[in-house]
Amino acid sequence: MSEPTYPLPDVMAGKKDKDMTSKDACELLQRGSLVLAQMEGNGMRINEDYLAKTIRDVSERIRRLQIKLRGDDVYRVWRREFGGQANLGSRDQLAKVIFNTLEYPYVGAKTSTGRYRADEEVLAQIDLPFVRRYLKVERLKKLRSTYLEGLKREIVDGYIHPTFSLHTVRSFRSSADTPNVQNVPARNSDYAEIVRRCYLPSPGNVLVEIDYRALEVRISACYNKDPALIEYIKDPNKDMHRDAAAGLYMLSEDEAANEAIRYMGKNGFVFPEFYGSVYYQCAPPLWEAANKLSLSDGTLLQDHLASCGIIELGKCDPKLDPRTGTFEAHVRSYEDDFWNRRFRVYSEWKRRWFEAYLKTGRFRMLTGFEIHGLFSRNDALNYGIQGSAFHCLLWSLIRLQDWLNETGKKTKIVAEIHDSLLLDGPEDELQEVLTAARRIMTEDIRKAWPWIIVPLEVEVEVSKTNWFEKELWVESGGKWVPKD
DNA sequence: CACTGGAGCCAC
DNA sequence: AAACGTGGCTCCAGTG
Repeated sequence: MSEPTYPLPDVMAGKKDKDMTSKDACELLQRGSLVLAQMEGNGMRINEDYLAKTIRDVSERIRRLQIKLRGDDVYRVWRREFGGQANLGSRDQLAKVIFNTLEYPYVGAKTSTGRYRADEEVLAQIDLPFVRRYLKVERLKKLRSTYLEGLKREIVDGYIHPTFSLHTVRSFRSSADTPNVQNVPARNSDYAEIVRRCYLPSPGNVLVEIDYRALEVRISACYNKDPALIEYIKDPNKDMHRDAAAGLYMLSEDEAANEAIRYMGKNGFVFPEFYGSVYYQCAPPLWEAANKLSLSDGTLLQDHLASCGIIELGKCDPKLDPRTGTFEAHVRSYEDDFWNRRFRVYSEWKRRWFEAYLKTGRFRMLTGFEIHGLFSRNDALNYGIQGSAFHCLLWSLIRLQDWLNETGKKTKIVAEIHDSLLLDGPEDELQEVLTAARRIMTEDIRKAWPWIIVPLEVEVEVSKTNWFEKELWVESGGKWVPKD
């Protein structure tokens, strides 16, 4: 079936001298909608036999664990308290049993509605086999209901057809539903493997995922034009997450390059700070992690910090000034250095951007979206970056679909996850498709949108089997090959 | 019985 | 002043 060709709106052709406008934004959404609709029609192939077997296995595990739970003394107490109302699925009831009846100490704040928090973090502190088993069951139930049953429910002739929307998100990102394929467990979950094995390429095809590398950071640099940030982006030897970890934990660059330690620099400080978090919120998780992470010689990070004179976290109360010598005080001083010295241009941009928003009640994204309304400071600073980053992906989807149509390829775009796209296509088209996709995503887009003042990079993964078992591919001497 | 909001947890 | 940005899905608990 041949696809209709649409006239090329301004937004796709590029803006030379003038800024992008709302008209460009509208055209992007219109063209984007057509591509997303086509994606929905394409759908993603699902391994129904494996899915059915997995649901059976997980159900059996849940059943056995629940039998043990019902035989536990704690559940007898539970039954005594709640009688016929007793419900193993109620965390609220569990919390009352533990903290009221069994009188385990509850530390920290309650929820906004005055209930005990009963999440994994709180329950993990309770040293009872019943609670450990309870958490296991809850995780398995989430796995089964959301990711397995929720997937099965949407299968039609071996394919799911998730909906992608452009009208639901405040920052003008996209969203996905029925099922939401934008939150399928990935790296940080032990059931990424179980779920992702359900997603297949079509018969004879391969599955390809192409990610923009650090897209939001790059787009943020297009707004704030901070030379230090741009340098971090351009120089492959520089690494701001490693540097943050080094500063926060008082380590050398080499020590901070350790994967788990660098991870805390990135997800415990740099990203939260970029989203508007502050030192007294960052400090506690960083301190907790320091009690688990060790240097290569086996020294615990907290012991290392102690040897540098830091032996306690501090109160982390925004109303109190951190006491000298606490970890909290150290994180504050690193934060001060981070924003007022290292990224002072970024910092200055935030001040000016928010001031302009307060004056006018509006701001305009680099992609032309004119946004007005009542926003918090963090919202006003984040929406433009988050939205425009996604618009780069949307632009690329449109261009790639055009190219696939023009060249008569069989490869189909089947999903999009904010800064990445998923293809399902024959292996013999792979070389040409990867080359075109990378050109579109990193070169063509910069010609159309010259406001992108930093290089863009993509990461390519290919799988002949399923969405879990994918290999990193790189281009080498004009040919795409698996890395190593 | 339908609906709603909270809480929790998955993603980027 | 605000206090980590954006979503979707599931279950529970409460309401009318």
